[in-house]
Amino acid sequence: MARISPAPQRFERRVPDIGYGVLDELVGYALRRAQIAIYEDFEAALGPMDITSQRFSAMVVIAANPAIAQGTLGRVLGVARSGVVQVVNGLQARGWVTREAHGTDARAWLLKLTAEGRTILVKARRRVHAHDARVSQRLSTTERDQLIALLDRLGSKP
Amino acid sequence: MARISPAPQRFERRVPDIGYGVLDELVGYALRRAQIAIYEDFEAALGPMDITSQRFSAMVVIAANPAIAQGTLGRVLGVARSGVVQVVNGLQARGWVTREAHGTDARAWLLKLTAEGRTILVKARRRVHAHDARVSQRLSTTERDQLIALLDRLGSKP
DNA sequence: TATTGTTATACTCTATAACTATA
DNA sequence: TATAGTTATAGAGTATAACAATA
Repeated sequence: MARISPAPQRFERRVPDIGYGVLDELVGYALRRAQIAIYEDFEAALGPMDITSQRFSAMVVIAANPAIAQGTLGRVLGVARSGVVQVVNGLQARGWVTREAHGTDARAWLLKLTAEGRTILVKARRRVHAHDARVSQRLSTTERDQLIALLDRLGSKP
Repeated sequence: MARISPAPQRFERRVPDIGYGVLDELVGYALRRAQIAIYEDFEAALGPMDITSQRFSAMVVIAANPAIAQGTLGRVLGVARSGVVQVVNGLQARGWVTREAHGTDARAWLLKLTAEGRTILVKARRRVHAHDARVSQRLSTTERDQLIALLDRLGSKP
């Protein structure tokens, strides 16, 4: 498997001799710190493939739900309809996704991966797995699963 | 304490009958989902005070490190110098932060909270604590601390 | 009337690079 | 030469609103 160089780390988790006040006690800020670190590594690993995290998740969702409509994809990704157009345009311009006519609803497009899109996704998925293992390398498998489970329970809606 | 209404939730964590493929197994995506939910709630709670998460963290850091220089603040927040200027301009325009002359280095500014800034920060901190408790309400105290500890260990640098 | 996708537009966030004034 | 801050500018990303076609 290709060796992907780790992120160049522009962001210092803790600047020496600086007090972080209440930030150190907040889940939200711990999340932000982690997210910056993860995003940097993702970008370093997938950027050379011209894949952003949003493009990746869009392709994964399309692959897992062939012939998904744009509106649904937007709901899944949490992006407005107009934003989905941009994302899909980008994927289509790269030849990774096609818009096909919906059989019964002439307003809607159905999204599918092209053969090239599937090939790229396989490669990207490998890199993303390596990336995910890298950013959670200081966690045991149990801790990693625990972390995901805890994150899934965050949110203000009980 | 004022009752802050919870976030309006535009983002659905799971859309019914939709497969999420590999996304469900990734720390990075769990983080993203959680982050969207948390950000929405933060915005709903602090937005009325004209405080963004970045303004909040900047003020906390300035409060915890009076007479901090802009460059240092940028390193702490993980923002480029030019970005710090924008943030500080916004805080200064609201009368919450002042730029004072550095005694020995005429190039640098020292940042301090104004009296009004300190008052606002006290109020904001209360709301942020309520917000943080709200988004982690489905976690026990132990789980919450555990989550923060796990998040702090994420990152590609061993 | 409501919905799907599109366009136009704008706003936020952030970065790079060039600039100034110091050091 | 290097550094602190500023400005200009541009590029993502995202949202709202108006619109066309269709339901």
